[in-house]
Amino acid sequence: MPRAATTSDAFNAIAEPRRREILSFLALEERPVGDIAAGLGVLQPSVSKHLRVLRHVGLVRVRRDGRRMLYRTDAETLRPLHDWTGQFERFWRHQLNRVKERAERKSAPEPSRTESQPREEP
Amino acid sequence: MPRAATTSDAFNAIAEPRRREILSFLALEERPVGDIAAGLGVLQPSVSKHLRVLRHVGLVRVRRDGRRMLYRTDAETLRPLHDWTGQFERFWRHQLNRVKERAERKSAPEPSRTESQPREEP
DNA sequence: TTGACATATTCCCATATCGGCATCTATAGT
DNA sequence: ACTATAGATGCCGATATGGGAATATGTCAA
Repeated sequence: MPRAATTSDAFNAIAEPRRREILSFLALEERPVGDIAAGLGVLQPSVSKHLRVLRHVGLVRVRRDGRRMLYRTDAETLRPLHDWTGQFERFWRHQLNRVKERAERKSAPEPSRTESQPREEP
Repeated sequence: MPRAATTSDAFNAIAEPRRREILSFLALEERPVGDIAAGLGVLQPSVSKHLRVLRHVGLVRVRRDGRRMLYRTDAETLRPLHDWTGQFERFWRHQLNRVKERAERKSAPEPSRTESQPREEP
């Protein structure tokens, strides 16, 4: 089974950096595709494809204006992501303290090296 | 160019639902791999692979205890994601109001259908 | 109708992915 | 040394991806 589709949910959709840029670009006001391409320095077809994904998961809304398509970010869809990461807020608060303590103990004698850390890709 | 690697950053790492479950499971206390597999109903090799990804991007920390490996979530790494989505908080607040207004206008006369919505995969 | 402009779609391709299964490594206990 | 247990890694295969270039669709204007 391959990776879940980018269009499967907002988590997968925003995994792509370019799509995050687009969302920020469209947060303040609606803009036509051409402006996005020019503003971010991306080819137009690429922008259209990213917008297709974002639209599919509800992260942007479209409106037609003559021959232009005006896109804008639908921030509401980002709420669940914010909430999910927010679950861990109390934990990173605690961990910050631990890091502090660890740093303060830096001037201590010999740390007891009874437990080793596994190496990361040698 | 294919999709960015799951190990490229936290955004890509948490795109996988199973990995999100693992992070929640390891948020409160450190646990050995076997407990994770049993607790989430996933085969052990699959868990090990997910943990490898999570470790790579710094979302979990490991510690050896005899022949077991004790993993726990490093919530600090989720902070950037929370902050990024948080940028849009003021926008979804505004949009909630618009949705309200739109719902209230439901009982209005004929909406001027000068602009049509593009259809989503017919 | 014809032409110009804005956006969407299609085709091609190298690649990372996830699950399942088998196997390898490492530590513990006897 | 041998066995059991915990975990990591390797191999396989089907598939969606993103960029680039070309092309298609759609709308306005004269």
